[in-house]
Amino acid sequence: MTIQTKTPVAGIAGSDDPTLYGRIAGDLRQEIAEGKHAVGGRLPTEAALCERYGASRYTVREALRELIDLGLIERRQGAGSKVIADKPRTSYINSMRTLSEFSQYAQDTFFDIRDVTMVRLSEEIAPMISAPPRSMWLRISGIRLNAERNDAICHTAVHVHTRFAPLLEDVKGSKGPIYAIIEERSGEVIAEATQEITAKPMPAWCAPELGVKPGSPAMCFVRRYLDESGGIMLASINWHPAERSSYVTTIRRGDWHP
Amino acid sequence: MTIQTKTPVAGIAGSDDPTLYGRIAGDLRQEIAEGKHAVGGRLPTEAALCERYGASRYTVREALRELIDLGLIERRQGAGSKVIADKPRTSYINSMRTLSEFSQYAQDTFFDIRDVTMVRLSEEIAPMISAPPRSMWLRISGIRLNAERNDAICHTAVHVHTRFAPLLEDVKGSKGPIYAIIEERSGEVIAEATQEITAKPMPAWCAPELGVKPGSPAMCFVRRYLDESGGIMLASINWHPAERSSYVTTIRRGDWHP
DNA sequence: TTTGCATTGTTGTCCAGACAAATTGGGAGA
DNA sequence: TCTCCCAATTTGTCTGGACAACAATGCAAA
Repeated sequence: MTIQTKTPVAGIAGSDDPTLYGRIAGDLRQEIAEGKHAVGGRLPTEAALCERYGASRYTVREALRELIDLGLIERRQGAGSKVIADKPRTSYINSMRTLSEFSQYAQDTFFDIRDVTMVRLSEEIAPMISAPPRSMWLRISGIRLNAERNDAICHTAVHVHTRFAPLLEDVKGSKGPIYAIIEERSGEVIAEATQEITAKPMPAWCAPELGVKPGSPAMCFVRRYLDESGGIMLASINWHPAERSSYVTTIRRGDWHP
Repeated sequence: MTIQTKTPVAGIAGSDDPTLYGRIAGDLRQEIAEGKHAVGGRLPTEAALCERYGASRYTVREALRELIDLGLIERRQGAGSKVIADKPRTSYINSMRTLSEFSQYAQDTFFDIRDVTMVRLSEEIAPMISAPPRSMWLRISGIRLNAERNDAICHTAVHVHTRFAPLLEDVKGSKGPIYAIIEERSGEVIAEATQEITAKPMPAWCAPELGVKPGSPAMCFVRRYLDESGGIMLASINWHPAERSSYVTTIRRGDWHP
């Protein structure tokens, strides 16, 4: 006869949990970690677990809820509990409340618009915003200034899909980021945004406006705002003198729930 | 007599929710958004809500659970429900399952360690990693190569807190990112990481190793890995030739799971 | 064979009640 | 006045039951 030594999986509250649903959840986590319930397979039904532990449905459901929050199982009415992972997700997240926290400069800055025109994309910038060359876009370009309006932060060229052009007739006098105006007036929602950062020498055509020498170190931020189907709603190209800017992101370990 | 037009707050499922707890949660979200329950204040007790809606405690608690998940309230046994925010926690999230997705180059690359020494931080790099000048750190420096080991990606200098130095005696022969080794061997967990990106001319002392000219455009990535109490566990300084690298981040509208 | 339907199993929603545990506030005693 | 303790309030845990909604399965009919 062999004595089975239970080696509890690290981080799983075992039989010391004061609550019954905590212990049930711990047991199930252990069983999933051990492979007793394979990923893709099914967990016992609520009724079966009720009988096994002599617990009420409430208690069992509370335990299963914990496994859902850990990302271990998925439940569908009528179907059952499917095991979708054998270890809890430890996700590192960088969450932001608003889109403007993505582009760090949106708050407390002023966009001095100097030009609004329909343009045909050159071979050079079309790939930057992932649009077909020679397609037409509304370009809104200018200089972003600090709140006191005495210092230039960057040169910005926003390219907006032509279907939004009628909404932006008065863009020069408006406040706030352009994507917000489009979201508000069109009712369309930005589903995804990407940002690409590259270091390049400052181009000659915008160096004077920023008061730096052409060829000096610079960072180019390209932000693309996409709709639900992945189409580009607008994209902005931003040139920052290097000595005035750095880009910081923070992520935190999330043991949480979404 | 004025007709009060109820303008539902965007994104809140209103009276069309088929479930009772969903409608209760919607009402409460609306009231919080409107400021009827101020941040820092208290929500009505479960008993009060039960009476107001003629619902059972189960139903009311289910509604309150939704507000907890949204990060709007906080509950403590015996105390009550405190309002801690007036809008849901995150609209846009950039989530990653692992830390290595943060530094995009960790996968499929090889870290060719060329030097491991205890160093005293200079006045120049101490502020880069937010450490006191002249403090002692273990510096592990070298070149990160692509998977085929025929092309240099960047120059990396990892500064590790001295308390981990004994764990890294054999670091030269080990695989995987250094923070992972430290997490595994020390048991300490990285709670937060920050990354700072700046554009600067390539320094002369690492230009030759990367095969580029000193002063050419470059990006400097500084990553800091912090423990629970905010102390720096390790920090890395990475110099990338600009023409070989760009940094991309994507965020999604996140109403739910990552 | 394929389509449609009914049956059965499973989870979702909801109720009423009970006791436990934590917090809070006020009153009695030092 | 200050401290300690008790009692009321409030949320946490748990039971038992009921019906609804959805999914899967097998059977019957086309």
